[in-house]
Parts: sequence; structure tokens; C-alpha cells
Amino acid sequence: MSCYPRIYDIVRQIPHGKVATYGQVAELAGLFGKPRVVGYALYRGAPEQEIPWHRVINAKGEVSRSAFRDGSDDLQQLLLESEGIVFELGKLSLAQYRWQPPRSLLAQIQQIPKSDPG
DNA sequence: CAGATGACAAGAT
DNA sequence: AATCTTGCCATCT
Repeated sequence: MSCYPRIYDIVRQIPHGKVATYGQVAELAGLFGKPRVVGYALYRGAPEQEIPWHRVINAKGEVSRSAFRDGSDDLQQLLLESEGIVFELGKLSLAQYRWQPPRSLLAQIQQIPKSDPG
């Protein structure tokens, strides 16, 4: 697995009607300061599993778009609105929808082994 | 190895 | 507020 299973594990923890920023997922995944790797992992991996990738947005509360997402650039927003999240001017209230990870998860952030010098 | 890219984030202008 | 620039680094070419 050349990707980061941690990232998918974290994203899966995001509850319904909540969102998390790439930076937040990154730090929860042990990639503090490397939000790009998160986006990259989702972009590259984007497993057809139950990964609620649509609950991951940028730090500005906006939904990132890309010319080659799924054909529909608004797909992510549509999915979020389907969960009860209300958008305003193309943005949402992070203060209102920001996912607050459980302490049990925060505690593991400092327990993540990077890699063993096998 | 070297150059370029990206579903980001924070700072400066 | 919008744009430009830098930082970060795995991945692609």
C-alpha cells in the first residue's frame, strides 16, 4: 500500500453532517503540516469504498474543485447538502460543521509509528 | 537523479 | 477581498 491507509481511516471517522479540513485530517493521520498528502491520497486512492471523501474540504470552508473530478464539479457540495449541510455563497460554516475528533483519536496522533527501519 | 504536479495552508501584498 | 508566493512532500514523468 503505497498510499496512506491512515488517511482513509480518519476520513471514515467523519460523522454524518460534519466536515473536516485537509489540514485536520492530515494531523489526525499523523501528517501534520502535510495537508497536500491528504488531498493527494484521496485524489490518487479515492477508493470506491465507503470513504466519505466529500466530507473533506479545504481550510476556507469551500469545496475544492477540479476539472476532472467526477464530471460534476458540484458533486461534493451536492453530497454535503444531502447531509443537511447548508452552503452560503459557496461556502459553509466551519465553526458549525467542523468535525471534532474524539480524544481517543487525538491520543493516537502521538502514537503513530512512521516506519520501522526494517 | 532532476523537473513538474497537486482535492492544501499560511503569509505578504 | 483577491492574487501571488512560499512551504511541504509523495507521486508522476
